[in-house]
Amino acid sequence: MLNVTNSEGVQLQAKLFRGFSDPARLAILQALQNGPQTVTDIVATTGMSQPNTSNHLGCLRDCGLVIAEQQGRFVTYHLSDDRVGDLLALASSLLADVARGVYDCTRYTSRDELRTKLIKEHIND
Amino acid sequence: MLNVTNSEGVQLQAKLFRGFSDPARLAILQALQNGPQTVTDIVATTGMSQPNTSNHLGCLRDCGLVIAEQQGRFVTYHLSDDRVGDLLALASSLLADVARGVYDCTRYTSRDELRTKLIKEHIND
DNA sequence: ATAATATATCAGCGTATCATGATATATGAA
DNA sequence: TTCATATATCATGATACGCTGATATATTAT
Repeated sequence: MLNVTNSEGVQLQAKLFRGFSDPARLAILQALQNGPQTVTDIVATTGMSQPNTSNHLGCLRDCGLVIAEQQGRFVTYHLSDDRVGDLLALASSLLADVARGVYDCTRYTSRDELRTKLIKEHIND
Repeated sequence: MLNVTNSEGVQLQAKLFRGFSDPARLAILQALQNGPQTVTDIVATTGMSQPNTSNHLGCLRDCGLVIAEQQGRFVTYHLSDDRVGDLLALASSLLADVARGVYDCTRYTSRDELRTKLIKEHIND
């Protein structure tokens, strides 16, 4: 692949968005919008396993979306910047108007369309 | 996985962000910020293969981020909403302040860190 | 020092994602 | 109709991702 896709800016931006592109990480980010939380708190509020939570927090931390602070034997996480919340809010606003289309967004290639259909049918139950 | 991560809103939002989370799709979205373009145009400006471009356009279309309009035997694509551009701009703004951290955001699990290091070293060349 | 708790890391497995090259479909031109 | 062009889809392979269960590390309490 030898194209504009390799430009550094686009790569970085894609990585930034990847921080937001997983339900588990979004759940964490949303939880942190209510204020700082320890890993234990986040495990409790999200219901995810501890290693999984820790991994996603590591990803978010390395993305620069959250900041970790050790306090005693706990580690407290908080959003790194108000714009993280702004991005979430803007996405919600956009989503409100394009929600129907996003039901189909599971697919990358066409082989995913069956799964998408199944999901849609299931949602309609 | 039986947790908050399964809530419908979070899933949809994750799918929306996945539209932005790939360099190829970001390149397409940025190209479309200059106005509508046909697939042929996009293939030319991004340098991506035609099938790959088409696949990514399909993803963006199903995400609701772009809209396709058939004109003759061409299909012209345009951004579906101003907020798509707003999200890109907001991300750029955020990125400008956390760029250093995002260099590390390749990782999900720790096994990716070697790759990340290699990328970083390569960037520093 | 030992034990207990909080967090991070590891190994692995199943699946999704993205790229490619070949092919199908569809629209317009000769 | 036949051909050329524009776009979409298919088959496949390589890699990335996310989850789990086990383990390592680090900090506090006894």
